[in-house]
Amino acid sequence: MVKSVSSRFPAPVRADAEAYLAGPEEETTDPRVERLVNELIGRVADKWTLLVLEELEEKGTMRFSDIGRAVDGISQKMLTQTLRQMERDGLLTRTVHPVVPPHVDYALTPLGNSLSAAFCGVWMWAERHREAVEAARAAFDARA
Amino acid sequence: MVKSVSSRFPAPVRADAEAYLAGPEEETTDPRVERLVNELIGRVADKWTLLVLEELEEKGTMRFSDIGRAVDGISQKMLTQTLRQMERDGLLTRTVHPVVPPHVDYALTPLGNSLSAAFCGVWMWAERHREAVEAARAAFDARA
DNA sequence: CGGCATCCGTGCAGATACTG
DNA sequence: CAGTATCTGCACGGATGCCG
Repeated sequence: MVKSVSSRFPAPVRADAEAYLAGPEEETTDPRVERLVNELIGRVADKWTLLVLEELEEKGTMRFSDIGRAVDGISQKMLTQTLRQMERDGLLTRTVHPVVPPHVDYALTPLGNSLSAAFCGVWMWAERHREAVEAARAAFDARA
Repeated sequence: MVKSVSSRFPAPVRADAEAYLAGPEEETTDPRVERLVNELIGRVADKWTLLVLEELEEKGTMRFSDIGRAVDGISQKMLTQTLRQMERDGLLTRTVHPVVPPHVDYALTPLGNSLSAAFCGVWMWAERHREAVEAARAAFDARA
């Protein structure tokens, strides 16, 4: 997701440069853990992932095309990709019923449910402050 | 951010097709509001936005290049872009001190702080379940 | 110092077609 | 139905150079 081998900002005073060699369990400041957490957030805060997550949370179990119809604007390709990633991350289970025509069910795991719960605050924020953000945008655009 | 004019999934049974004409304040199901909220989440759940948000939350006020140094891997271009968007959305204030060399301070607004708080649950989730996700990935990859 | 303008590569995502 | 495979483009993001 991130290259970060590139010419980023100079870091002349990297005080915690080798701090991770000393403290083995300083969770919040260990740069390696921080990077992993950042990466995980970036992965999981993906737009389609969020929408699929919410849809499954409220509907329980859904078929492939049900999700595709419920999530506005997603393509089959992105849906497949998103579902695979989420399955890989342990967020949902994929159950194939060997019948014709094929029938595949998706459902959240407890881990997926917990993530959904964690995002609850963000959804509430978005709903509560939607108008404030729109107003801020209008004001900003008016100045420019 | 989303085209969505494209050939998405067919929606043969769109029961709530004109529901938004009837109920004026059915917040949770109004498709227009839902779209706006989704768009807002997509905007705000951006990777760089999240990282800048966290950095400003913990440091208070920061200068342009301070943020650039604190956020690992971000380029000047992306930083400028992210900061502009956040300013436009009312998440932070940009204060230019007219001295030479230029001095520009960035700080979160109350709205920005509230967003940061809303994401708190997600950060905690990521820290708490990081290992579970890694284990799930390993298991998934082993099967394939 | 804190940008903005420009060029440019590539990776993501859409469209389309095909299959078990 | 639930995918895979392939082609394509274009937008995102990196690198560089210049300016107030």
